Amino acid sequence: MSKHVKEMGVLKEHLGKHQLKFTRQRELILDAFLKQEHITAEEMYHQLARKDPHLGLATIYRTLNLFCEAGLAQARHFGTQTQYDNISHKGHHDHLICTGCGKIVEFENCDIERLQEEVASRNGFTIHTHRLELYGLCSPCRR
Amino acid sequence: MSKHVKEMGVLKEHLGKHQLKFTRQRELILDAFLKQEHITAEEMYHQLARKDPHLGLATIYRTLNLFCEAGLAQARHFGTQTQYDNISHKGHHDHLICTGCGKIVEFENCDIERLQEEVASRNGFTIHTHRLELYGLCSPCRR
DNA sequence: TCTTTTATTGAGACGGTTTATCAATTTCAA
DNA sequence: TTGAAATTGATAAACCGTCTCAATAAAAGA
Ligand SMILES: [Mn+2]
Ligand SMILES: [Mn+2]
Ligand SMILES: [Zn+2]
Ligand SMILES: [Zn+2]
Repeated sequence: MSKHVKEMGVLKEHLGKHQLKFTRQRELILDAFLKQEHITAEEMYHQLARKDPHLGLATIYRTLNLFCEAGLAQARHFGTQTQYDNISHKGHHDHLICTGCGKIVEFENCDIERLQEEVASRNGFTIHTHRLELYGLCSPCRR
Repeated sequence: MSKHVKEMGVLKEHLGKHQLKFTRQRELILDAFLKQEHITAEEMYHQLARKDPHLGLATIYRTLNLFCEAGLAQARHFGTQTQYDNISHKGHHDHLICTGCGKIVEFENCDIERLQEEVASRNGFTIHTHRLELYGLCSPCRR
């Protein structure tokens, strides 16, 4: 009956490897997190206040950061607040962001990634991560 | 005898167009800024403390933001603090950042830029700005 | 030049976001 | 079931950058 069995497994494996514990809060937060594409800690805090009014904001932050370490989430800095990006069932991707309505479109482009590697190696670098964000207007916002 | 005549002209033109005034502080900060490739407000604050111990941090922030509006600088968010990028004598560019030693290498790649446009138009977007940062290790840091 | 208007400055208060602290509680392996 | 160790929630603190406001400086006008 429980949802997100696979991701819950990923989390438990990470917990096991690092002597961390599986708690009611971590389960609750993961369930809520996986229903979203991108979410901030505050948004999650308000959203979960109904299910558990005692859940603290610090716990949300700690847990979302834990998900990042476990490879389920990735922190992004589109605006003023950190957005936690659900990457559990998709690989790496980049973003198109509409400065009009705030819409975020995810994309992947191997050609760009390949050219990035080229630039890096030409400069003697080995890339670990990168960030590519395209800001502009979506077609509804353009008129 | 004064340096940075051309950039000082760009600043004065911007000031004129916006009913702003040319001050001793703005001249001092521009001179210092143009000697750098990337600098934070705090760094500039400490650096200028010798020349003018009364110069306030708020003035530095205000002035660097003014340079951005005048097209002399561009704000970047590599790490925790905002880096002001000197773009007075170069056009748009992106960055390679070494997570080992903090070295920053600037680059331009038209092929990547073209592919970005392609991705955008395929999604109905018109791009205004973008941010591309490659994080990794430079060759000295790799061993 | 002298006067008047208007923008700027510096000091510090303030605001928003995230992390640190710590006593009480919960987890989990033995 | 016990006890060591991790976690939690409340809140303080850190951090970075902006705002406020009275004093000052710049530039436009007479
Ligand atoms: Mn995403
Ligand atoms: Mn640069
Ligand atoms: Zn839009
Ligand atoms: Zn390096």
